[in-house]
Amino acid sequence: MSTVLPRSDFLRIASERGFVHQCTDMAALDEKLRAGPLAAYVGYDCTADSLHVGHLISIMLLRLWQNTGNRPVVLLGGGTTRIGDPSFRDESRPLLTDAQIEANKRGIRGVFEQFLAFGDSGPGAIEVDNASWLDELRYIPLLREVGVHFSVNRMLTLDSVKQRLEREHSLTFLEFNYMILQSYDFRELNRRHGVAVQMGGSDQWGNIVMGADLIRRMDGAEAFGLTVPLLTTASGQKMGKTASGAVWLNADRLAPFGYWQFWRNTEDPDVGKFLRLFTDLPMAEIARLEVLQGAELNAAKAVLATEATALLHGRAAAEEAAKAASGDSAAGLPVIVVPEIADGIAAFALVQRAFGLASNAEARRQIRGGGVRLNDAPVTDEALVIGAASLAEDGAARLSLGRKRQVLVRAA
RNA sequence: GGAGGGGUGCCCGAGUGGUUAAAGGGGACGGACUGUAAAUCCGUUGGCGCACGCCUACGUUGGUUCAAAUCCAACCCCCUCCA
Repeated sequence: MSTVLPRSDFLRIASERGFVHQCTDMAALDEKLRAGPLAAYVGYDCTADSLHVGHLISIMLLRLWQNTGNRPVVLLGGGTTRIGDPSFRDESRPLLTDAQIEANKRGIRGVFEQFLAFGDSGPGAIEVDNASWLDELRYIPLLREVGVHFSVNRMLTLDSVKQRLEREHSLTFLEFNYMILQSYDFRELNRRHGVAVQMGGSDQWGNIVMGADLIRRMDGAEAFGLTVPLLTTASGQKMGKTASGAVWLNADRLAPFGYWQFWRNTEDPDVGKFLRLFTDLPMAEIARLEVLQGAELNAAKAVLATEATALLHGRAAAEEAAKAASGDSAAGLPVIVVPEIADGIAAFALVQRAFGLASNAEARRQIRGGGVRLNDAPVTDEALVIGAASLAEDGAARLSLGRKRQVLVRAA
């Protein structure tokens, strides 16, 4: 939008690395940032027990925010998850129980420690849960204090709900309140922690703008919104799907090897973009990598995979995954223990177990389709009994499904 | 509350008594080709130790029938319009 280049470290780097989609007032925010450190927050609802790559771009933005001297605030939506954000969704989210939400919250919080430095002083990151204030709200006071600042006319025009209405799907009053509570969060964080900026995905634009407005109306304070682009792959797919579903950030949902593979399989035109967003590599280095042509670009993908994996799972795990992928070592492959292999187990049953397939039938299909290899030899007979003879001296057999999924199976 | 429309497999959507595990499309997965990319082409896409057979499935429950996603009843849910 603006032809004037930002002069604050944060906005300058965020812009050149491709993080900025929309900003409520780029010039004013730039000015503020140059005057001194600020606090910004991103909210994450506890809808699953792990975040996934779709969340990663905002986490990387918080990281950049901190690295440029500002304080990141991680908001876990223990309260708002009980509502369910309707933005750009056709149907209501399933209502989660409080116990599920609590469990999800526990699963999610760990990942931030990989990317941010927590602490009370200076730019130290802090974590808050909006349940701590939302739970205490009383209805009539809330309506009188906050509700008066919202125009239903305006809320109905937001893109985030328009499609739902136009397609004649039900939008419940429960869900319609989501944006009010998110706005309230922003105001609350502004009061409690001086948070002046809310960042988030582009789908959050409407909710964020409403919050900034609320702060201005209620407290006369200045607040900013900044959104990151919604990432799609070059071929137009929503990013973050892989062979076995979402690309989870928690290792118990997706092992480092699988995470590495996800990045390794980046489409050619996306390599530069992803290097800028998801690694800390200097721009000059990225410029060198992204111009590689044809098969040489694979080297850049390997760098992307290793760097991105190192940020999440640590350098050692990333190196192991890289080695496993190149075939140099099996150390980085996920290990699955299948005791029955000692006595012999049918190929389809082994495949089902090793890759967590939905059914034996699916495993059979994969074998029939020629997608399964055992120690690099194709498995063609779905009923083939696989036993101890297939295990190498180290007691493991290498089982592959397609080109991208590999595990080591052991008897114990 | 009233009137009308609708609920089909991961999604969209056809199907108004048997030949329907349910057309078609999308997505997904596998294969071929490649560079572990894209594009293209081919295959698969309910379960069961699975050629046979059995079981489960078209909002829910019950009924009619030799036979139901298809007919009937009640109920649940969604949409539109009207007070």
